Amino acid sequence: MPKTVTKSAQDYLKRIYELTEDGSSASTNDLARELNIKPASVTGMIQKLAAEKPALVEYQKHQGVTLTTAGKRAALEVIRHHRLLETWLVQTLGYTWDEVHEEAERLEHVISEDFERRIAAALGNPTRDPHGELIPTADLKMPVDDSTPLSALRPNQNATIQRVIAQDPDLLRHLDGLGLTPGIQIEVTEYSAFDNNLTVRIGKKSNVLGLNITTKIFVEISK
Amino acid sequence: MPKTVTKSAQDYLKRIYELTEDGSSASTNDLARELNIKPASVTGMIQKLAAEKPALVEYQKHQGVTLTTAGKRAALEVIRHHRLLETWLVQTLGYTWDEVHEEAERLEHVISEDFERRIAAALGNPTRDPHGELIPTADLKMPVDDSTPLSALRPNQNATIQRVIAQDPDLLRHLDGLGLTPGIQIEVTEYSAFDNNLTVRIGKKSNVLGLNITTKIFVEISK
DNA sequence: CAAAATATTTAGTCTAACCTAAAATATATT
DNA sequence: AATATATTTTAGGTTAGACTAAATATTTTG
Repeated sequence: MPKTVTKSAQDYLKRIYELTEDGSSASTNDLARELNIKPASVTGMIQKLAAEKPALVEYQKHQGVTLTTAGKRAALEVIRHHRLLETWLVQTLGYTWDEVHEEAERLEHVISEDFERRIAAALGNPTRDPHGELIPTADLKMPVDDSTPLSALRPNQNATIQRVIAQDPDLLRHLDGLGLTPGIQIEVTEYSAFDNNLTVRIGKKSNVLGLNITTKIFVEISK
Repeated sequence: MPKTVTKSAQDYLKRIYELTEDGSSASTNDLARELNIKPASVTGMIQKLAAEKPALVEYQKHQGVTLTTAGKRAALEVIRHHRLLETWLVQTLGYTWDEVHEEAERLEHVISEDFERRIAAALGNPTRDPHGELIPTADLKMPVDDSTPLSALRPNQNATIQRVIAQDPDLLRHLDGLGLTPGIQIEVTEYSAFDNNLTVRIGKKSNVLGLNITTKIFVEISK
């Protein structure tokens, strides 16, 4: 039976997961920034996580950390909670996608596995949250996402928005205002090589989007 | 603005509220028992709560504690959270009344006021939780409960069950099996002065109930 | 490639909340 | 009223997780 992982430890593991999704290791400083904690404190916690048995992270001084199998499981558990909660807050309590993050951030640490199963079932075992992020499966596997950044599209390509990587409520409301939400069909009509702006048609409206936005929106290209 | 009240402090305040509802003060030992904490630890926390500004409890050495106005507000806030959560877990996620307590016990400390408002509204601002306990109002007043213990009824009295005071899941399932749940109509048909047993008709069935049960069920007597 | 800049770790503090053991104070009994 | 018992408090210790300041690695750059 796995040790009790504290709320703080869960937060660390979740961030480490995110920072190492690309295969790299997570540095002390990066973690400190993401967690709003001083680097010295991060070192302390990392050492504790590495000393657990089974170890939750792999750690060599000055080399950054990666997750062990046990650590990854714990991280995916929290991420599954978070994304199911966001989905459920939006669908059953009328939250908007810019309002759910904080609430889910607190709830994710305290809900039971029973609660998790109940909301998953009530939602029909969704695979993506309101931002289009993939929800780890009940057996804690992260599905593979084969979506493409919108910034890679060129004129005459059609696509469906899969996910939007952003937490900032202002940005989220802005994107919602433009109709740039998961599930929406778009078409790229123009591309400017100088500033990498794309003109994107959403329904009957068109908008010029900069890299700031087009790198945060991931799409599935229509055949 | 009120100070941040920690989860532990919230638990203390909630218990103190319950132990002092009858107007008495709560003793260190009683609190320790209710909270599954050693008496010495309780003294420490009480002193801290009394030293807050504004003070959350009134405390004189060896005299037990009572809640201040600020402390009572904080307690009612937590109790409102708890009872709304129980109601909502039962109504929207299919929990039974014997399953909700623990889950609500953890969630009550982390939900936002926004979340509270949303579930209250979604439930139609209920006044009682699944056990029939009164839910403090949004402005943190505890409604008056004028119900009578079932043990006080005598043959030929009819009544409606208002609330059932119990957390033990086994007992709750037992009562549910007997049909003794809030809202149900009952009639007392027999009384035994020796053991204080009551025979109670629920629909077409009758059961003999001892004091252990009849003092935990509160009813409104039909005119 | 050495100096400067940056990143990381160590060492020592702090707070919250618990614990045990012992001392102090209340209450109850004779 | 004196003693016994029960309750409560004090004193000192532990763990988790944060902090600051100082020391040490590592990386970047002139």
